[in-house]
Amino acid sequence: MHAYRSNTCAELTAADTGTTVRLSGWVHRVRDHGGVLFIDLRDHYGVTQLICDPDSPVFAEVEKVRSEWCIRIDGEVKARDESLINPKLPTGEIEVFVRDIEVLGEAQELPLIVFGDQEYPEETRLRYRYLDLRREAMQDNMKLRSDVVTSIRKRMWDQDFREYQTPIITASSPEGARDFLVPSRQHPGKFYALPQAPQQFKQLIMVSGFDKYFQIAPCFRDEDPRADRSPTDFYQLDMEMSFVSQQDVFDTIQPVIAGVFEEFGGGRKVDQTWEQISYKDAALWYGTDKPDLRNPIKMQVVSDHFAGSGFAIFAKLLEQDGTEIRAIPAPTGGSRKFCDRMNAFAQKEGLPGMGYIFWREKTADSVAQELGIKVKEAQAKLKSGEVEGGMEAAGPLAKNIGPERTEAIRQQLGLGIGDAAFFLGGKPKAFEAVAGRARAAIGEELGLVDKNRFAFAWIVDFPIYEQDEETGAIDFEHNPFSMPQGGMEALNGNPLDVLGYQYDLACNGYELVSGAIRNHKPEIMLKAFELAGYGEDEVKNRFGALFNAFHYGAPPHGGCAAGIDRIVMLLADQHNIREVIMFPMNQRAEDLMMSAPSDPSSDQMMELGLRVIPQDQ
RNA sequence: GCGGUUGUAGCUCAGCUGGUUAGAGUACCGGCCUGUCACGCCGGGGGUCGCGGGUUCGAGCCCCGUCAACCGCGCCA
Repeated sequence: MHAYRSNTCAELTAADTGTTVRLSGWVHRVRDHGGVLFIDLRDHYGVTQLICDPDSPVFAEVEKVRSEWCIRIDGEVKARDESLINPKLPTGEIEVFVRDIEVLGEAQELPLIVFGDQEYPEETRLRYRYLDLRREAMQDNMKLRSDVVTSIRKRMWDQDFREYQTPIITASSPEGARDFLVPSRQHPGKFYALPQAPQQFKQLIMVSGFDKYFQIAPCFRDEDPRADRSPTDFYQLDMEMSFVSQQDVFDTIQPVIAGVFEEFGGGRKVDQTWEQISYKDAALWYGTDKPDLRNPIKMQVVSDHFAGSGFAIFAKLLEQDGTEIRAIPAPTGGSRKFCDRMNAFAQKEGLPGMGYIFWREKTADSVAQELGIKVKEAQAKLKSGEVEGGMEAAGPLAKNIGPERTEAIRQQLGLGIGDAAFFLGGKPKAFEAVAGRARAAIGEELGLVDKNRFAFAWIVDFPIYEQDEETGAIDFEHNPFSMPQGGMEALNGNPLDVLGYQYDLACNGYELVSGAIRNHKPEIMLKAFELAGYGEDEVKNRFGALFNAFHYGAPPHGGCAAGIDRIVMLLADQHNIREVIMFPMNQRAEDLMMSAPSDPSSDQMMELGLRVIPQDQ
């Protein structure tokens, strides 16, 4: 017999009754009844109930085992009595009577319990990740991740893409995020960098004539983490193709992403047509370039209704250049309680507040106030029909701007009784992001978000450049590799008007994919950099490899990269990316289990020719 | 770097308006228990209430500072 097992803990059924088996696994749970004792034995595949009583020669030993000990047992498969079958277990028809036991690994008192779904602080979970990973939810997440990656590989392969590996130790690429640097021993004082993405390599692969490249590629960026952003490293489905337009890239990657979501989405609806929304519209409608389109709320410009109105704050604001008033419609949000809560939300987000109007059935209170009569009289007049009921607008804003403007706003937003609208004003750049968060909060609180759906949209037409508010300097808004729409001609106009063949895929409020048609023409590249204030030397210095390569017959090419961790996170219905990463760093980019980062030895430092500057004081 | 939340037993948490010996569940240790599958019952050990300072007759609770974790901002093609 095999040294450790004849079966897994998920295999045995009534058909195996009477056979002698050998199982290995972890003690999931012990139920000791004195004379008889039950152990749930768990492995990666499932759970099997063991039973032992004094008739067993090893009863005394079996009594000693505790949760999470790793053991091997030999025993006899016994059918359970009809009344004792556990329908929750695939192996619930049987149990194994233990006749021999070998303790493979004892366990100390546990810092977290594998059994059940008790929540633990992330610090504990990360420090004892090997225990945390034993838990069913984590086993499921990791299996899902592996299955997703395999499915992606197959889908790319089926479209004639091939996977090529690119270097991990490479040169610093000065665009984008901070690099992780790697000191060179052979060249003291010089450094390699870990790639933020295989960006330049994949473009060089296109110049090298490979036509269709993909890679499940690790990416390294030294940036502060978020719930949906892993510090230090993460994985992308990186792909690039030659002789394509933007639409070709969409048509290629959409079936891959949609297919994966259909395959692993657990029946949740997957959008079949993916709308293309310009960056500009996304900012206006949703306040973000990664909108959650499960939320039906679309913001609108309502400046006209406030210009010269009795609401002085907005009216005055609109006299300044570049200001706007925008409305967030909130269908079914028509109560003062809700509106006040959202106003408080805006204040928490750092705004002075969020004005609102809501529409309701006319109340006796407001009739009484309007006519200067008692509430009881007003009630009577409403009841008798002497005063007409119907809709009224409430909230401080409505009073300030008067009924006509209020009504015009209502009509523009298509709202009615029981609905509300919130208003934000200023320079769009200054309040757009908060407006977007308010939109999300409103949609969430009002239950407008369809949780059973994956909502996709391409965000297109990103501007190539942005202007620094303070210095007025023009710099790349996204990355410097994208082809400007309109080519060289466009670059001769106002740089801030230049859009790129540059796109993101938004899904349920996350940026899942980002890509572009690349700028493969050296002269356009030079011009593009010139506008951002970089000379020819700078281009050659920073992107020498690409710039040179483009002088030897570069094909037009483009592609994108999809966040593997985020895809798995969405499929696993998690809101924290660390739930789908085996050994993630914590919020401060520390590995609590491995104790990274750590002090180097003085020998290591000497060899590298490095000295640490003390950080104290 | 900044803001918010949290920090009490190995773990998850409770702890009122500042009041006498800081509790529960679980885990651990011991005892009992022959049909459980979150087994049950009895008993026990286990605490620098994150840390430091202050106010007070008295602080887990109030004040100041500090540390840590998480969430967000900045940052991030």
